[in-house]
Amino acid sequence: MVDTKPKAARPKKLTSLEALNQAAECLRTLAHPHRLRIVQMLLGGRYTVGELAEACEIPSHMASEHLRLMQRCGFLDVAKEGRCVYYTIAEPHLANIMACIEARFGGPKSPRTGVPA
Amino acid sequence: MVDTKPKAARPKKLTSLEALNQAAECLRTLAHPHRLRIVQMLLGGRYTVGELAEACEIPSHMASEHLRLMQRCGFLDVAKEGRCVYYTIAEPHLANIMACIEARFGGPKSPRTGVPA
DNA sequence: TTGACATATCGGAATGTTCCGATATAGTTT
DNA sequence: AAACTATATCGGAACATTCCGATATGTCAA
Repeated sequence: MVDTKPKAARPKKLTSLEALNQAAECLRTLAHPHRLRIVQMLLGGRYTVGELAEACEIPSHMASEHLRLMQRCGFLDVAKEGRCVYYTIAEPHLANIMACIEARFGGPKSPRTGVPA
Repeated sequence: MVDTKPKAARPKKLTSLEALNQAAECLRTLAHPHRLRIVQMLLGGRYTVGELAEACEIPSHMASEHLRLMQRCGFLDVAKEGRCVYYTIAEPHLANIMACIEARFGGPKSPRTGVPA
């Protein structure tokens, strides 16, 4: 009566494929160096499109596009003030994910060069 | 003498664009529902290509391709045994990132429907 | 050797992403 | 009003990704 195939000693609850699909979409949205930089900056405060564009060294209309993508994903909030538009973090889990990323890729040079063969 | 533009009260150290580039590449590799499922399973033990393919409901040659991608990224290790090939997690940070993802997308239905307006 | 199985690789079609220049909208100043 | 600034949108070229069928490789059993 025991399992014929005890392959998974811990049958850890798997996330539904549907949820993984959403997760993959969010990860794809995050998976761009300029967007990562933007998120990293916004985790430290609010910034305008122009400020983010300058920090990423890209034209502001490109920053605007990245920001729109992340907003549609629910990552960011928008607040218009005068002729400027301020973006802020809307999804609190971004702080956790960003912390994971910084733990792995934090330094100016990769902290784990020389992977054990 | 104070800053003329106190926009960033905490000038949190930003990750270099180079490192963000690597991070983005890794995130892109992770950003696929079947690959997320594979990582999730492998975090619970080792599995063969065929087992992973069956769990993802994809042909095994596709699973093989996903696995190769993740191996090239340094995520996975390989061990051949007889005519089977077992894959295992090689990058310990995957557990953290996966935990973040499960915290946000864990349930069978999205746990945060009804976002506050 | 032959046959069956597990895994890997190749070529190509369909689709998605990134980037750019040009242009549009909206607010501010003169 | 016109001129200027900050953002946003559109159309399209270049590039990357995903998926599939076909085929190749490697291993075991008879």
